[in-house]
Amino acid sequence: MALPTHDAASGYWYPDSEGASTVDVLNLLRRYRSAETAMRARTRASMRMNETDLMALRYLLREQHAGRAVRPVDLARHLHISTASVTTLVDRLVRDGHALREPHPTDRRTQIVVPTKHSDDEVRATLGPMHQRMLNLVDGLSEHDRAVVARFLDGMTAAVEEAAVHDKPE
Amino acid sequence: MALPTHDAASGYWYPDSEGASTVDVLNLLRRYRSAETAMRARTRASMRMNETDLMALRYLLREQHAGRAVRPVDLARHLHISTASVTTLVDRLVRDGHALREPHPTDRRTQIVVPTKHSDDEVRATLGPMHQRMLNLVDGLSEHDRAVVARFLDGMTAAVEEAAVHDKPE
DNA sequence: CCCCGATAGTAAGATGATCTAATAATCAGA
DNA sequence: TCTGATTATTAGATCATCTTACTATCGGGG
Repeated sequence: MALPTHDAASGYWYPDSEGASTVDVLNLLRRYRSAETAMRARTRASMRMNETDLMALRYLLREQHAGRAVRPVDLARHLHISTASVTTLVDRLVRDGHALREPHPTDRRTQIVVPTKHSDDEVRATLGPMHQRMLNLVDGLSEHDRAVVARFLDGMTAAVEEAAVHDKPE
Repeated sequence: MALPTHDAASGYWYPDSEGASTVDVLNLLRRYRSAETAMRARTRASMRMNETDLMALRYLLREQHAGRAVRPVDLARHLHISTASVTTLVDRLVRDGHALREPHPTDRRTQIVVPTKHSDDEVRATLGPMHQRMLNLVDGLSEHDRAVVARFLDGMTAAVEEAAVHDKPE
Protein backbone atom coordinates (compact mmCIF):
# COMPACT_ATOMS: atom_id res chain seq x y z
CA MET A 1 0.00 0.00 0.00
CA ALA A 2 3.03 2.25 0.19
CA LEU A 3 3.64 2.15 -3.53
CA PRO A 4 4.95 5.50 -4.72
CA THR A 5 3.18 5.91 -8.02
CA HIS A 6 1.15 4.37 -10.77
CA ASP A 7 2.74 5.45 -14.00
CA ALA A 8 0.24 4.69 -16.70
CA ALA A 9 0.77 6.36 -20.06
CA SER A 10 -1.43 9.29 -19.13
CA GLY A 11 -2.43 10.51 -15.70
CA TYR A 12 -0.11 10.12 -12.77
CA TRP A 13 -1.33 9.86 -9.25
CA TYR A 14 0.65 10.33 -6.10
CA PRO A 15 -1.24 8.87 -3.15
CA ASP A 16 0.70 10.97 -0.67
CA SER A 17 0.01 14.40 -2.03
CA GLU A 18 -3.42 15.28 -0.68
CA GLY A 19 -4.42 17.52 -3.53
CA ALA A 20 -6.29 15.57 -6.18
CA SER A 21 -7.53 18.10 -8.67
CA THR A 22 -10.71 17.68 -10.67
CA VAL A 23 -8.85 16.68 -13.79
CA ASP A 24 -6.78 14.25 -11.73
CA VAL A 25 -9.96 12.45 -10.77
CA LEU A 26 -11.18 12.33 -14.34
CA ASN A 27 -7.82 11.02 -15.46
CA LEU A 28 -7.93 8.35 -12.78
CA LEU A 29 -11.36 7.33 -13.97
CA ARG A 30 -10.07 7.07 -17.51
CA ARG A 31 -7.10 5.09 -16.30
CA TYR A 32 -9.37 2.67 -14.47
CA ARG A 33 -11.42 2.29 -17.62
CA SER A 34 -8.39 1.42 -19.63
CA ALA A 35 -7.06 -0.99 -17.00
CA GLU A 36 -10.40 -2.77 -17.01
CA THR A 37 -10.41 -2.97 -20.79
CA ALA A 38 -6.92 -4.46 -20.73
CA MET A 39 -8.03 -6.95 -18.12
CA ARG A 40 -10.91 -8.03 -20.33
CA ALA A 41 -8.53 -8.47 -23.22
CA ARG A 42 -6.34 -10.71 -21.08
CA THR A 43 -9.32 -12.78 -19.96
CA ARG A 44 -10.49 -13.07 -23.53
CA ALA A 45 -7.08 -14.20 -24.67
CA SER A 46 -6.63 -16.72 -21.87
CA MET A 47 -10.06 -18.21 -22.56
CA ARG A 48 -9.69 -17.87 -26.34
CA MET A 49 -12.97 -16.05 -26.65
CA ASN A 50 -14.08 -12.85 -28.31
CA GLU A 51 -15.67 -9.99 -26.42
CA THR A 52 -19.28 -10.78 -27.24
CA ASP A 53 -18.96 -14.44 -26.38
CA LEU A 54 -17.38 -13.60 -23.05
CA MET A 55 -20.13 -11.12 -22.24
CA ALA A 56 -22.67 -13.76 -23.17
CA LEU A 57 -21.01 -16.30 -20.90
CA ARG A 58 -20.86 -13.88 -18.00
CA TYR A 59 -24.54 -13.11 -18.55
CA LEU A 60 -25.37 -16.82 -18.54
CA LEU A 61 -23.50 -17.34 -15.30
CA ARG A 62 -25.08 -14.32 -13.65
CA GLU A 63 -28.58 -15.32 -14.66
CA GLN A 64 -28.05 -18.89 -13.60
CA HIS A 65 -26.85 -17.65 -10.25
CA ALA A 66 -30.03 -15.60 -9.99
CA GLY A 67 -32.08 -18.68 -10.84
CA ARG A 68 -33.34 -17.40 -14.17
CA ALA A 69 -33.42 -19.40 -17.39
CA VAL A 70 -31.91 -17.78 -20.47
CA ARG A 71 -33.33 -18.25 -23.96
CA PRO A 72 -31.45 -17.29 -27.11
CA VAL A 73 -33.73 -14.34 -27.59
CA ASP A 74 -32.75 -13.06 -24.15
CA LEU A 75 -29.12 -13.12 -25.22
CA ALA A 76 -30.01 -11.23 -28.37
CA ARG A 77 -31.69 -8.50 -26.36
CA HIS A 78 -29.01 -8.29 -23.72
CA LEU A 79 -26.17 -8.12 -26.23
CA HIS A 80 -28.00 -6.05 -28.83
CA ILE A 81 -27.36 -8.49 -31.65
CA SER A 82 -29.77 -10.32 -33.93
CA THR A 83 -31.19 -13.72 -33.10
CA ALA A 84 -29.38 -15.04 -36.15
CA SER A 85 -26.10 -13.99 -34.64
CA VAL A 86 -27.11 -15.57 -31.36
CA THR A 87 -27.59 -18.87 -33.13
CA THR A 88 -23.98 -18.86 -34.27
CA LEU A 89 -22.82 -17.44 -30.94
CA VAL A 90 -24.43 -20.31 -29.03
CA ASP A 91 -23.00 -22.70 -31.61
CA ARG A 92 -19.55 -21.43 -30.64
CA LEU A 93 -20.22 -21.64 -26.91
CA VAL A 94 -21.47 -25.21 -27.26
CA ARG A 95 -18.63 -26.22 -29.57
CA ASP A 96 -16.06 -24.96 -27.07
CA GLY A 97 -17.74 -26.54 -24.08
CA HIS A 98 -18.86 -23.32 -22.43
CA ALA A 99 -22.60 -23.90 -22.65
CA LEU A 100 -25.32 -26.42 -23.48
CA ARG A 101 -28.64 -26.19 -25.26
CA GLU A 102 -31.51 -27.67 -23.26
CA PRO A 103 -35.17 -27.92 -24.15
CA HIS A 104 -37.51 -25.32 -22.75
CA PRO A 105 -40.04 -26.98 -20.43
CA THR A 106 -43.16 -25.33 -21.86
CA ASP A 107 -42.30 -23.56 -25.12
CA ARG A 108 -41.03 -25.81 -27.88
CA ARG A 109 -40.09 -22.90 -30.13
CA THR A 110 -37.22 -22.00 -27.90
CA GLN A 111 -34.49 -23.49 -25.75
CA ILE A 112 -32.58 -22.79 -22.62
CA VAL A 113 -28.91 -22.02 -22.78
CA VAL A 114 -27.03 -23.27 -19.74
CA PRO A 115 -23.39 -22.53 -18.87
CA THR A 116 -21.30 -25.60 -18.13
CA LYS A 117 -19.69 -26.18 -14.77
CA HIS A 118 -16.33 -26.05 -16.51
CA SER A 119 -16.92 -22.53 -17.78
CA ASP A 120 -18.11 -21.51 -14.33
CA ASP A 121 -14.88 -22.77 -12.80
CA GLU A 122 -12.77 -21.11 -15.44
CA VAL A 123 -14.38 -17.70 -15.08
CA ARG A 124 -14.28 -17.98 -11.31
CA ALA A 125 -10.58 -18.85 -11.37
CA THR A 126 -9.81 -15.97 -13.71
CA LEU A 127 -11.98 -13.23 -12.27
CA GLY A 128 -12.40 -14.46 -8.71
CA PRO A 129 -9.15 -13.18 -7.18
CA MET A 130 -9.61 -9.80 -8.81
CA HIS A 131 -13.14 -9.56 -7.58
CA GLN A 132 -11.90 -10.45 -4.13
CA ARG A 133 -9.32 -7.67 -4.22
CA MET A 134 -12.02 -5.22 -5.22
CA LEU A 135 -14.28 -6.36 -2.42
CA ASN A 136 -11.48 -6.07 0.10
CA LEU A 137 -10.69 -2.58 -1.04
CA VAL A 138 -14.24 -1.33 -0.74
CA ASP A 139 -14.70 -3.22 2.50
CA GLY A 140 -11.75 -1.32 3.90
CA LEU A 141 -13.48 2.01 3.38
CA SER A 142 -15.29 3.71 6.21
CA GLU A 143 -19.07 3.92 6.04
CA HIS A 144 -18.74 7.58 5.17
CA ASP A 145 -16.19 7.06 2.41
CA ARG A 146 -18.29 4.33 0.87
CA ALA A 147 -21.19 6.75 0.71
CA VAL A 148 -18.95 9.34 -0.94
CA VAL A 149 -17.85 6.86 -3.57
CA ALA A 150 -21.40 5.67 -4.11
CA ARG A 151 -22.63 9.21 -4.70
CA PHE A 152 -19.73 9.85 -7.05
CA LEU A 153 -20.46 6.78 -9.16
CA ASP A 154 -24.16 7.49 -9.19
CA GLY A 155 -23.52 11.05 -10.30
CA MET A 156 -21.10 10.02 -13.01
CA THR A 157 -23.59 7.52 -14.33
CA ALA A 158 -26.23 10.23 -14.47
CA ALA A 159 -23.81 12.57 -16.24
CA VAL A 160 -23.15 9.96 -18.88
CA GLU A 161 -26.76 8.91 -19.28
CA GLU A 162 -28.07 12.44 -19.61
CA ALA A 163 -26.54 12.59 -23.08
CA ALA A 164 -29.10 10.06 -24.19
CA VAL A 165 -32.01 12.25 -23.17
CA HIS A 166 -30.96 15.35 -25.07
CA ASP A 167 -29.20 14.07 -28.15
CA LYS A 168 -31.28 11.21 -29.43
CA PRO A 169 -35.05 11.53 -29.13
CA GLU A 170 -35.38 8.43 -31.29
CA MET B 1 -30.75 16.21 -7.71
CA ALA B 2 -33.65 14.99 -5.62
CA LEU B 3 -34.36 12.11 -7.93
CA PRO B 4 -35.52 9.11 -5.97
CA THR B 5 -33.74 6.29 -7.73
CA HIS B 6 -31.74 5.08 -10.65
CA ASP B 7 -33.36 1.84 -11.67
CA ALA B 8 -30.99 0.14 -14.07
CA ALA B 9 -31.57 -3.53 -14.75
CA SER B 10 -29.24 -4.57 -11.97
CA GLY B 11 -28.15 -2.61 -8.94
CA TYR B 12 -30.43 -0.06 -7.38
CA TRP B 13 -29.18 2.90 -5.48
CA TYR B 14 -31.08 5.17 -3.18
CA PRO B 15 -29.12 8.39 -2.63
CA ASP B 16 -30.97 9.13 0.59
CA SER B 17 -30.28 5.96 2.50
CA GLU B 18 -26.83 6.44 3.94
CA GLY B 19 -25.89 2.78 3.95
CA ALA B 20 -24.11 1.87 0.77
CA SER B 21 -22.90 -1.67 1.22
CA THR B 22 -19.76 -3.02 -0.41
CA VAL B 23 -21.69 -4.85 -3.07
CA ASP B 24 -23.75 -1.72 -3.68
CA VAL B 25 -20.56 0.12 -4.58
CA LEU B 26 -19.41 -2.63 -6.88
CA ASN B 27 -22.81 -2.69 -8.54
CA LEU B 28 -22.66 1.05 -9.00
CA LEU B 29 -19.28 0.72 -10.61
CA ARG B 30 -20.63 -1.90 -12.97
CA ARG B 31 -23.60 0.29 -13.71
CA TYR B 32 -21.31 3.19 -14.56
CA ARG B 33 -19.33 0.89 -16.85
CA SER B 34 -22.42 -0.13 -18.70
CA ALA B 35 -23.72 3.44 -18.96
CA GLU B 36 -20.40 4.48 -20.44
CA THR B 37 -20.46 1.62 -22.92
CA ALA B 38 -23.96 2.59 -23.97
CA MET B 39 -22.83 6.19 -24.39
CA ARG B 40 -20.02 5.04 -26.64
CA ALA B 41 -22.46 3.05 -28.71
CA ARG B 42 -24.62 6.14 -29.14
CA THR B 43 -21.65 8.26 -30.17
CA ARG B 44 -20.55 5.59 -32.59
CA ALA B 45 -24.02 5.40 -34.10
CA SER B 46 -24.43 9.16 -34.39
CA MET B 47 -21.04 9.46 -36.07
CA ARG B 48 -21.51 6.27 -38.11
CA MET B 49 -18.21 4.86 -36.93
CA ASN B 50 -17.08 1.61 -35.42
CA GLU B 51 -15.42 1.35 -32.04
CA THR B 52 -11.83 1.13 -33.26
CA ASP B 53 -12.19 4.05 -35.64
CA LEU B 54 -13.69 6.18 -32.90
CA MET B 55 -10.90 5.29 -30.50
CA ALA B 56 -8.42 6.14 -33.22
CA LEU B 57 -10.04 9.50 -33.80
CA ARG B 58 -10.09 10.33 -30.13
CA TYR B 59 -6.43 9.40 -29.94
CA LEU B 60 -5.65 11.65 -32.89
CA LEU B 61 -7.46 14.56 -31.27
CA ARG B 62 -5.80 14.01 -27.91
CA GLU B 63 -2.33 13.80 -29.41
CA GLN B 64 -2.90 16.80 -31.59
CA HIS B 65 -4.00 18.71 -28.52
CA ALA B 66 -0.78 17.65 -26.82
CA GLY B 67 1.20 18.86 -29.83
CA ARG B 68 2.41 15.41 -30.89
CA ALA B 69 2.38 14.09 -34.44
CA VAL B 70 0.82 10.67 -35.00
CA ARG B 71 2.17 8.19 -37.53
CA PRO B 72 0.22 5.12 -38.67
CA VAL B 73 2.56 2.90 -36.66
CA ASP B 74 1.66 4.86 -33.53
CA LEU B 75 -1.99 4.09 -34.14
CA ALA B 76 -1.13 0.42 -34.58
CA ARG B 77 0.62 0.33 -31.23
CA HIS B 78 -1.98 2.29 -29.38
CA LEU B 79 -4.88 0.24 -30.73
CA HIS B 80 -3.08 -3.10 -30.73
CA ILE B 81 -3.82 -3.84 -34.35
CA SER B 82 -1.48 -4.55 -37.26
CA THR B 83 -0.10 -1.83 -39.48
CA ALA B 84 -1.99 -3.43 -42.34
CA SER B 85 -5.23 -2.84 -40.48
CA VAL B 86 -4.19 0.72 -39.77
CA THR B 87 -3.80 1.32 -43.48
CA THR B 88 -7.44 0.44 -44.06
CA LEU B 89 -8.48 2.24 -40.88
CA VAL B 90 -6.87 5.49 -42.03
CA ASP B 91 -8.41 4.89 -45.46
CA ARG B 92 -11.82 4.93 -43.77
CA LEU B 93 -11.06 8.01 -41.68
CA VAL B 94 -9.87 9.90 -44.76
CA ARG B 95 -12.76 8.70 -46.90
CA ASP B 96 -15.26 9.95 -44.31
CA GLY B 97 -13.55 13.27 -43.76
CA HIS B 98 -12.35 12.60 -40.23
CA ALA B 99 -8.62 12.75 -40.93
CA LEU B 100 -5.97 13.60 -43.49
CA ARG B 101 -2.66 12.02 -44.50
CA GLU B 102 0.20 14.49 -44.52
CA PRO B 103 3.84 13.91 -45.40
CA HIS B 104 6.27 13.43 -42.55
CA PRO B 105 8.80 16.26 -42.52
CA THR B 106 11.90 14.10 -42.23
CA ASP B 107 11.04 10.43 -42.78
CA ARG B 108 9.66 9.60 -46.20
CA ARG B 109 8.72 6.09 -45.22
CA THR B 110 5.92 7.33 -43.03
CA GLN B 111 3.20 9.93 -42.83
CA ILE B 112 1.39 12.01 -40.30
CA VAL B 113 -2.29 11.45 -39.70
CA VAL B 114 -4.12 14.63 -38.78
CA PRO B 115 -7.72 14.89 -37.56
CA THR B 116 -9.85 17.38 -39.48
CA LYS B 117 -11.38 20.39 -37.86
CA HIS B 118 -14.78 18.98 -38.73
CA SER B 119 -14.17 15.83 -36.72
CA ASP B 120 -12.89 17.92 -33.83
CA ASP B 121 -16.09 19.95 -33.84
CA GLU B 122 -18.24 16.86 -34.07
CA VAL B 123 -16.59 15.05 -31.18
CA ARG B 124 -16.59 18.21 -29.12
CA ALA B 125 -20.29 18.73 -29.74
CA THR B 126 -21.08 15.13 -28.85
CA LEU B 127 -18.85 14.61 -25.86
CA GLY B 128 -18.36 18.17 -24.68
CA PRO B 129 -21.56 18.63 -22.66
CA MET B 130 -21.09 15.26 -20.99
CA HIS B 131 -17.53 16.07 -20.11
CA GLN B 132 -18.72 19.35 -18.68
CA ARG B 133 -21.28 17.62 -16.48
CA MET B 134 -18.58 15.29 -15.20
CA LEU B 135 -16.26 18.18 -14.45
CA ASN B 136 -19.02 20.03 -12.63
CA LEU B 137 -19.79 17.01 -10.53
CA VAL B 138 -16.21 16.44 -9.45
CA ASP B 139 -15.71 20.16 -8.96
CA GLY B 140 -18.61 20.12 -6.55
CA LEU B 141 -16.86 17.65 -4.28
CA SER B 142 -14.97 18.83 -1.24
CA GLU B 143 -11.21 18.54 -1.23
CA HIS B 144 -11.50 15.61 1.14
CA ASP B 145 -14.11 13.77 -0.93
CA ARG B 146 -12.07 14.22 -4.07
CA ALA B 147 -9.15 12.56 -2.31
CA VAL B 148 -11.40 9.70 -1.22
CA VAL B 149 -12.58 9.15 -4.77
CA ALA B 150 -9.05 9.41 -6.12
CA ARG B 151 -7.79 6.78 -3.70
CA PHE B 152 -10.73 4.55 -4.56
CA LEU B 153 -10.09 4.76 -8.29
CA ASP B 154 -6.38 4.27 -7.83
CA GLY B 155 -7.01 1.20 -5.68
CA MET B 156 -9.49 -0.29 -8.09
CA THR B 157 -7.05 0.17 -10.93
CA ALA B 158 -4.39 -1.62 -8.93
CA ALA B 159 -6.82 -4.42 -8.10
CA VAL B 160 -7.56 -4.91 -11.77
CA GLU B 161 -3.97 -4.62 -12.91
CA GLU B 162 -2.63 -7.05 -10.35
CA ALA B 163 -4.22 -9.88 -12.31
CA ALA B 164 -1.71 -9.23 -15.05
CA VAL B 165 1.23 -9.81 -12.74
CA HIS B 166 0.17 -13.19 -11.42
CA ASP B 167 -1.70 -14.80 -14.27
CA LYS B 168 0.33 -14.03 -17.35
CA PRO B 169 4.10 -13.99 -16.95
CA GLU B 170 4.45 -13.58 -20.70
C1' DC C 1 30.14 6.03 -50.42
C1' DC C 2 27.53 1.95 -50.38
C1' DC C 3 25.51 -2.06 -48.67
C1' DC C 4 22.33 -4.26 -45.47
C1' DG C 5 19.49 -4.98 -41.60
C1' DA C 6 15.64 -2.58 -39.62
C1' DT C 7 11.47 0.02 -40.08
C1' DA C 8 7.15 1.67 -42.40
C1' DG C 9 3.27 1.34 -45.26
C1' DT C 10 0.52 -1.25 -48.60
C1' DA C 11 -1.65 -5.12 -51.35
C1' DA C 12 -3.77 -9.66 -51.58
C1' DG C 13 -6.24 -13.23 -49.77
C1' DA C 14 -8.28 -15.60 -45.68
C1' DT C 15 -10.94 -15.65 -41.46
C1' DG C 16 -14.52 -14.55 -38.31
C1' DA C 17 -18.51 -12.14 -36.46
C1' DT C 18 -22.02 -9.63 -37.69
C1' DC C 19 -26.10 -8.30 -40.63
C1' DT C 20 -30.64 -8.92 -43.53
C1' DA C 21 -34.03 -11.73 -45.65
C1' DA C 22 -36.38 -15.87 -46.06
C1' DT C 23 -38.17 -20.08 -43.89
C1' DA C 24 -40.22 -23.30 -40.66
C1' DA C 25 -42.05 -24.51 -36.22
C1' DT C 26 -44.75 -23.30 -32.51
C1' DC C 27 -47.67 -20.45 -29.55
C1' DA C 28 -51.79 -17.95 -28.01
C1' DG C 29 -55.86 -15.55 -28.66
C1' DA C 30 -60.28 -14.42 -31.47
C1' DT D 1 -59.38 -23.83 -35.67
C1' DC D 2 -57.44 -20.17 -38.08
C1' DT D 3 -54.25 -16.33 -37.90
C1' DG D 4 -50.86 -13.19 -36.51
C1' DA D 5 -46.89 -13.08 -33.45
C1' DT D 6 -42.74 -15.14 -31.68
C1' DT D 7 -38.58 -17.97 -32.05
C1' DA D 8 -34.73 -20.17 -34.05
C1' DT D 9 -32.26 -21.33 -38.12
C1' DT D 10 -30.14 -21.10 -42.78
C1' DA D 11 -28.04 -18.70 -46.69
C1' DG D 12 -25.56 -15.11 -48.50
C1' DA D 13 -23.43 -10.49 -47.98
C1' DT D 14 -20.54 -7.19 -45.56
C1' DC D 15 -16.93 -5.47 -42.82
C1' DA D 16 -12.82 -5.32 -39.91
C1' DT D 17 -9.34 -7.81 -38.82
C1' DC D 18 -5.36 -11.07 -39.63
C1' DT D 19 -0.94 -13.07 -42.00
C1' DT D 20 2.19 -13.03 -45.63
C1' DA D 21 4.66 -10.90 -49.16
C1' DC D 22 6.41 -6.80 -51.21
C1' DT D 23 8.37 -2.10 -51.89
C1' DA D 24 10.41 2.08 -50.25
C1' DT D 25 13.17 4.28 -47.15
C1' DC D 26 16.31 5.00 -43.26
C1' DG D 27 20.75 4.86 -40.89
C1' DG D 28 24.95 2.86 -39.36
C1' DG D 29 29.47 -0.07 -40.30
C1' DG D 30 32.49 -1.54 -43.74
